[in-house]
Amino acid sequence: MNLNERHADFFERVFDIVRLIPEGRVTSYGAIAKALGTPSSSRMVGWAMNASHTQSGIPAHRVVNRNGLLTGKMHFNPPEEMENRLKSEGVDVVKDKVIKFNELFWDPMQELGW
DNA sequence: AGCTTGACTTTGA
DNA sequence: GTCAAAGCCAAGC
Repeated sequence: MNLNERHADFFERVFDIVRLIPEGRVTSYGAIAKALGTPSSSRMVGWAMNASHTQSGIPAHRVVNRNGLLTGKMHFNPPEEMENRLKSEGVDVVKDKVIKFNELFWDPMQELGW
């Protein structure tokens, strides 16, 4: 199935993309928003992630802001869970920031061939 | 129906 | 390099 299903809720579309993020890679809210077709609604992506707690299998820790900063870490169960998960996947995090973010960045549109 | 809020991004000074 | 302001659109109240 793909994300072209217009019947899917906004949240579901976001979740679908986040689920596709490979291990050890990260992406930004804006990139996901752009993949959804609404580049300017990056804030909605973050908000959708807020509902990601209700579902499992959503690697929300792989979604950071444009600067590679773990802006959403405080929304995790223990806030340090986000950083820990990233590190366990081989992503270096220092001061709430992803190192080599530019290399680890995973663009949904580019990787999915959109 | 209207107003506020938000895990953001871009632009301009 | 920093900081402030505006734009964005869905959900909640």
